[in-house]
Amino acid sequence: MAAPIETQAAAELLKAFSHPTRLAILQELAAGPKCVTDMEELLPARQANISQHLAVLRYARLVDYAQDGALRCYYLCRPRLVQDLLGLVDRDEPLVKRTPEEIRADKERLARALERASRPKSGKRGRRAKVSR
Amino acid sequence: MAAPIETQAAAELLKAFSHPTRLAILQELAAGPKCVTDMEELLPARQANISQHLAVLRYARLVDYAQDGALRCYYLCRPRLVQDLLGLVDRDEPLVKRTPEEIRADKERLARALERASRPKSGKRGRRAKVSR
DNA sequence: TTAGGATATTCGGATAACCGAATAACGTGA
DNA sequence: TCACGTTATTCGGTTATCCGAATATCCTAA
Repeated sequence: MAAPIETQAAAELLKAFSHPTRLAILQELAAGPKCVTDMEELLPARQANISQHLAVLRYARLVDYAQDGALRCYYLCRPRLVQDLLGLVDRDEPLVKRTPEEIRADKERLARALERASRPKSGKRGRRAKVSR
Repeated sequence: MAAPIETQAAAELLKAFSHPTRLAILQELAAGPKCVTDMEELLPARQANISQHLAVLRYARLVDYAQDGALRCYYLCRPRLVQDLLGLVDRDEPLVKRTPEEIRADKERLARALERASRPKSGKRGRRAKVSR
C-alpha cells in the first residue's frame, strides 16, 4: 500500500503553485532564467508584486536566483517538479461517472483485498515474505 | 513552443488541492470510494468540515458522488489527475544550484534559438506550413 | 408520518492571502 | 561618494479562506 503523503508539507508546496501570477512566473522560468524586469514586461503585474510572489516561490524552494551585478536571475531549482506539474494541470481528463452499483462492487473488492492482506494465514509457499525495502 | 497554460483556471484547480485535509481526502479516495462517515473516522476532522471540503473538491470537479440510500459515496472523477499529482508532490527532487555564468550561457543559448525561430528566412523546403487547424 | 441517521448549508468570527504605495537595501558606474 | 537602476520589504486596507456551531435537508425504517 502506498505510504500516505505528508499532507501538511504537500499542501504548502501546492499552495505556492495556486496563484495565477505565480503559475505564470513558473511558466516563464520553465522557458529559461529571467530577472524581475524581464518578468515585468511579460506579466500583467508590477515589480513589487512580482517580487512578493517570488519570495513565496523562494520560500517553497521552487525557485532560486543567481546574482549578476545588480540583477537577480531567477531560475527553477526543481525544474522537473515544476514542468511535470504544469503539464498535469494542462492536460484534461474526461470526467468519470459512477453508478451506485459500481461503487458497491468496488468497495467489496477492496474489502476482500484488505481481508487477504490482513490475514495471510493460508500460507502455502511458506512464511518467507520478501519484505519491501 | 508550448502553449501557455490558462493560469487562472489552473490556479483554481491547484487551490483545490492546497489544503491538508483536502489532500488527505483525495488520498483516501484514491484508495477507493468512501462516504463521509468513513472519512470521519479516517481523518482528524469533523463531519461539517469534511462536507465543506468535499464541496470545494466537487466544485473543482475532482470528486463526485453516487447516492446509495442515505449515503453518498464519493469517488475521484479524475483519478489519473489526482493520482499523478499526489505522486508528484510525494517524490523529491534534488535542488538545482546555478552560477551566474551558467545563467548567462543559458540566456544566450535561448536568445540564439529565438533568433532562429523568428527569422526562418533560409527557407529550404518551401512555404507550405501545415496549419494546425 | 415520524424519528433518527447521514450529509449539506448557513452564519460569524478568526486568520491568512493579496496587492498597491512607499520606502529600504543593494550594486554599479561616474 | 553619489545618483541611479534593480529588487526587496514593510505597512495597511481589502478580500478570501477556514472552521465550529447551529440548523436544514434528505433518506429510510418502523
